[in-house]
Amino acid sequence: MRPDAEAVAEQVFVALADPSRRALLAALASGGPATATDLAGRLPITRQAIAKHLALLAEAGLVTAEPGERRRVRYRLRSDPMRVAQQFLAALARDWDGPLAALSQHLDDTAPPGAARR
Amino acid sequence: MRPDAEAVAEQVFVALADPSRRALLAALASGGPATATDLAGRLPITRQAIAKHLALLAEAGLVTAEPGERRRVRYRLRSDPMRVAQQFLAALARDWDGPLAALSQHLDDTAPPGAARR
DNA sequence: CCAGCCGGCAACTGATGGGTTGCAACACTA
DNA sequence: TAGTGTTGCAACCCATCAGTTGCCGGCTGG
Repeated sequence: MRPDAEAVAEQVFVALADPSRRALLAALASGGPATATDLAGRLPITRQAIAKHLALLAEAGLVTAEPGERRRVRYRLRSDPMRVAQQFLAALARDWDGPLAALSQHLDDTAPPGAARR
Repeated sequence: MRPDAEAVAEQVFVALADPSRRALLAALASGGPATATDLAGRLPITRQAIAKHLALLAEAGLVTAEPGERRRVRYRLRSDPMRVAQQFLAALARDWDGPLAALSQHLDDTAPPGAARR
């Protein structure tokens, strides 16, 4: 249930905008589910920084935290929000240079200077 | 020529992560090419703030600044980077829950607790 | 020629975020 | 029981960024 696909897309964009976070996701993708300490061994940042990123990613729904055996918490990738973001991107791009582009250029050509509101 | 699609995608993500920037793009999409002052009339922020956002968007290739007749600079949408970002997203998501997911779960299942090195 | 509008720097402030260190709590094991 | 390893929380720098105000230069029009 996503009443606001834009919100989901925004979180995905925010998440993917950071190189560390992308590296984190890449590590999870290539190495499978892992814990924060585990990931800290592969990335040049501390475990706490990773935990923060994981929290943000979990908030965005890109990863899920599943409690493991001992006390280790394992993080697994979730691709569902990615699809939402993809659709958002596609819809956006479609609007831009779709029929609107021609219309815009037409308006641009015919609109008198004073016609622009305000 | 994009030797690094990830860099383009990152800029797109950064650009789309900001609500003001999305509103800016939406205004451009619905109203056609416009100038910074024009856009300042439709958004609740000052012209200078808009100019900064436009500069960032231009840097990302999402808009192009074309000098108009008087001294007005018109900004037009460009959807090319969006496609790159889309492909980036698609490739990422494909890796996640592709064959790798099964492999990861397999490894996860068979690895004995003590087998974890260190 | 002067007034007005428009656009582009420049400087400043406030907030946000990435990253670090430190510490406390808990589980397992020798 | 002592020790080790792992997690979570909190406090704290530092950089960046969004947004503002102010000023100056250049067209345009009367």
